[in-house]
Amino acid sequence: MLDENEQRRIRIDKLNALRERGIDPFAIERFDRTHTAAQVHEGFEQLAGSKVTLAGRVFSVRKMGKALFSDIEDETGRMQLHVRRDLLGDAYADFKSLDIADIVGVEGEIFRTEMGEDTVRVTGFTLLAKAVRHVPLGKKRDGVAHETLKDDEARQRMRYVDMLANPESREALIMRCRVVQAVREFLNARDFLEVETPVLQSVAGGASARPFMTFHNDLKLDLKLRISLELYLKRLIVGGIPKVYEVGRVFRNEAADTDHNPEFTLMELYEAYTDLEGMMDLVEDMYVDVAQRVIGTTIVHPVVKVGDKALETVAVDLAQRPWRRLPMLQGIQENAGLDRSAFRDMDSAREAARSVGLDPEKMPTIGKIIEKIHEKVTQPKLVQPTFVIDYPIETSPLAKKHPDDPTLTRRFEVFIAGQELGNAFSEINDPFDQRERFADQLEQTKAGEQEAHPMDEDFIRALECGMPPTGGLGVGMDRLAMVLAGAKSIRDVLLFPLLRPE
RNA sequence: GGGUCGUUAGCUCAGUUGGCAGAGCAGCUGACUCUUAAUCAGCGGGCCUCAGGUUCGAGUCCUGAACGACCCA
Repeated sequence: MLDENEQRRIRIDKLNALRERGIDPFAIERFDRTHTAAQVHEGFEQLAGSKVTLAGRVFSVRKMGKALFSDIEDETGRMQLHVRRDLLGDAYADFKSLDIADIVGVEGEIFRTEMGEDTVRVTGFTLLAKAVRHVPLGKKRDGVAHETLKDDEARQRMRYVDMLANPESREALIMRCRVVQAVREFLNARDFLEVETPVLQSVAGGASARPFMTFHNDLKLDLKLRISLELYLKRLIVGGIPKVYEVGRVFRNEAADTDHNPEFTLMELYEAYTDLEGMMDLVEDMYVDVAQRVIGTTIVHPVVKVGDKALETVAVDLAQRPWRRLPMLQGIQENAGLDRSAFRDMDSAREAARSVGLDPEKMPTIGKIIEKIHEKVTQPKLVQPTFVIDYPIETSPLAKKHPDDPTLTRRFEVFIAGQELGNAFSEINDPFDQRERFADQLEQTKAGEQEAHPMDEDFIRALECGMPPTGGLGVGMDRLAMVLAGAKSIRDVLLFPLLRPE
């Protein structure tokens, strides 16, 4: 949609006029900078009077007849330029005709203006790229901010403009990348091996979700995009890698909303010879360490939904350890007044669901109903970090049975600010138990559950070869970034969220 | 899947009871050699998301569609 408009026409005309004079900015391949804006500011005392070259995007031009001031911006900040006709001659007119967002390289001498601002007295410049399209970088005038690109849809479709125009948007996106980096640094320092496992899978397991389908032409093979990393990583535990992790994109064929994107970045790790409590310690260590690395403090300010619409920022100190541990049924009792007896059979469980305003129609098991009630009544209240433990067996087909209660499992999910921020098990390593669990999931599929786990014979074969007792953890990197960035939507921490084509 | 709201100039937004389409920023022309995301004077720029309907007349009212935001399932 290369929409035509007056401003674009004029900019293209300017470009063509330069080309007719033999000046083609797009033919230039390289410009060597001696300094960045920040280096000039930091080293001003030493640099004053000396020659430098800088490059950046034109942010503003203040013309005053035979001289002008301009601000350019590079990745480190702003630099003011003083451009004089008596120093540039004919080239002065070319500088005057630059547009906001053009990319220039300049050379000149460092000095400080009468108003005390570090400035480059320009002796030469090169147009390195013409912005033929208007880029709304915004402006402040008389203390009034004239808006940059604010339309949510446009910001996501033209993320490049959003990043230029909205520093807070750029910072949230960069912070997200740093979160992933910090998680890797944390795990590498603990001797976890980072691996890559298949995205295209015949059996897409490890989570409750519907996969995207695709097809391999040569093998004439139906394939699915992975919905988790779990089953291949545990094969590697069997294969003798005792500390293993992967940071990878997974794909779930479901709606996109404020905290879901159909493709998102999941980190999963598995550690042999440890258990659920080992994973709790690791989670606390990791989140504290990542927060410290990324934002320099363990106090985060996530956004919490309050009531129907209002959003509220809360303060959470991740370093207040140990985090609360809450059995799921205890949470339901505290928040809905429903005790264990409410879930003694399917009829009473359905009645319990209705009593909290849920429709149990598509909930084929008591465990599913319990989990849904938990999500509705307890989860929104879990603002401070909380490990919810003792998940129902029907919804946890990869977690070991609880030794004290065969209806429960050795599983937790972490919640902060009402958001799920991690899921961990003491992993099943009993191949016979695993086969029974998968078989139970097949029964659920027959009963109409669309997100039940598929049978995976090869995975069971791997367990039959012997897997040590193992703790496993999965964390949504996008969600973790949301908490650290205080983002109100997952899209604020996704470089390019999924959108319908224009 | 259901509901509510939104879509007007390059950007951000006004637009009265249905009666000639508006502002700021940006752009263009001119003035200005220390400005502070300048200042002063003037000027241009519109498929009012799209398709129907009501009406003498629709940006405005009605129906439908597209895209998006939020809420619910």
